[in-house]
Amino acid sequence: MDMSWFESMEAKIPTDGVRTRFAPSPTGYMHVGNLRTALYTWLIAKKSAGKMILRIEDTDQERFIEGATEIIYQTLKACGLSWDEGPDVGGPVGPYIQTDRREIYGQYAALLLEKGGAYRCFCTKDDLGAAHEATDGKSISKYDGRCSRLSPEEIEEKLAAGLPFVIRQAIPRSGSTTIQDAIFGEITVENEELDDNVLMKSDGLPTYNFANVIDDHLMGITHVVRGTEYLSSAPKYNLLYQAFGWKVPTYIHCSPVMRDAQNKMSKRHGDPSYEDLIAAGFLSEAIVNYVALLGWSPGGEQEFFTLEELAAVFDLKGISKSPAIFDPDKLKYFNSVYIKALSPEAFYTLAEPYLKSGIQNPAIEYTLIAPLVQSRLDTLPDILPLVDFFDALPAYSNELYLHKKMKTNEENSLEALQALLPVLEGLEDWSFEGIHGALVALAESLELKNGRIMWPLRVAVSGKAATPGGAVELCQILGREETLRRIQQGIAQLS
RNA sequence: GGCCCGUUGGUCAAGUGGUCAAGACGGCGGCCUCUCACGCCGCAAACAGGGGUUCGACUCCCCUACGGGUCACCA
Repeated sequence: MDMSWFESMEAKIPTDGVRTRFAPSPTGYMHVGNLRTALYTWLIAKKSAGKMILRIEDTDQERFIEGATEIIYQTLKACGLSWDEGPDVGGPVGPYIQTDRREIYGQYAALLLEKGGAYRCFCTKDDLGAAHEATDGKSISKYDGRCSRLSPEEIEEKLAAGLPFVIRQAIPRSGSTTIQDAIFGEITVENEELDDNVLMKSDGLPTYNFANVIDDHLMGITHVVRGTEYLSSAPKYNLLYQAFGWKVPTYIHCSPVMRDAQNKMSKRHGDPSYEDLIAAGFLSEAIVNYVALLGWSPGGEQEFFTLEELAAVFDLKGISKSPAIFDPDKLKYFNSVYIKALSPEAFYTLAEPYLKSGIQNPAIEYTLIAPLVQSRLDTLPDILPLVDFFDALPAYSNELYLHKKMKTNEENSLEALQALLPVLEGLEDWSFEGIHGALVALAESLELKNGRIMWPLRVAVSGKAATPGGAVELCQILGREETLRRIQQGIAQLS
């Protein structure tokens, strides 16, 4: 066999520093768990001034989804997770899309066949039923390796007959294999527990089991971050590395993100993907910050981090072994903190579309409302129910005028409204200061506490028990005409 | 079921043989305030169970229970 091809491949492998990789399948959306994997991958690279590689694992033709790769790019960019090499930006060890690498897998499969680390399997689907030996008298089975015992002549014959075949990994029949994981430590399994997995499918494309090893090696990956669903296959990957004589990368297997104690987060169960969360009004920064803390702890008491801060403090030791349940409440809290931290201008930009859709009345100044709602939101759409009364006074019960602490009731509220109406009617300066000054002066002249005036006014003008902003702000925003109209309606309703 | 892994308050979690077992979310209570919210203060709430080892176990070992992962020509 001509080895020059391999030698040139091997010669290209970068050997300088840390190289991590995020290798998603193009499914059309980003799981929260995927996002966390991408984040950790990025953080590890960033922390050690290494490189992050983006590789698209699209070897499952049946699951191919148009445009899915774009979503991966967009999501990563929106989260600030930049990559140094990938399908779009290229790099020294491309291509970075697995279906563009089929030649490579074929060559390496041939090499492995030659080394005795793999064998052709001609079993059909029907054969497989019989070829799976029951390991425990139950329906659990393992391929019995019958095709590994085919003689060279038999193989030639089947090949000549044009029979389709797959290539399976030849697992040693005895001994044990030990893997080293950065967070789970050393794990040893008996080789007889391992199945002779399919490495190359009959369509000529590799399975994940083969492609990940070839690609990680050829791309010079030093740290492999992935979910624990690959933990039990890792020994087989080690055997593959061993068969090729390659160095095994550092494994970092992360436990899944759960929706509850027994189920992983999943689209199927209606759990939100990253895209869903954005659509629901969550901020990218808040999601990333929260997700970073799902299954990882910085150790100290700080829990709000920028990406750069995360990169500085990130440490594999903080990754926990057990699954973490995604808590929507805590995400909301993180989001509310991020919203509150926004500059008034930045917040207004985000809030404007919601204010516009919630308030049709063109006379209303959105810019006056935004500061009133900024501290009261978990997510952006929460603005809507907060501001609907600006558009039209809702029908309300007179019971709203009754407030124990303010010492108001329907009677004295009516009196208050009747007293303040002429004051506002004659008011020149319809500013916050002007309105506030006039009302406070009125309360003082009547020897009443401010609340006796303010509460009835707020109710009359909003029809609500709770509003963003106080009575004065509401009057200011509604404008003189609408304010007076609503007060008159309140008086009528109480009379 | 076999194999692998895990188990600190409802949730995220700190903890690495000697602590009154952090902190955060959520819950509850209070303060502030022209409402509500924000903010601030406080309260309740946990080492799955049983055996060892040890002067001493959340920390080490074993068993049980519970949970997760895996057992595809999916990744």
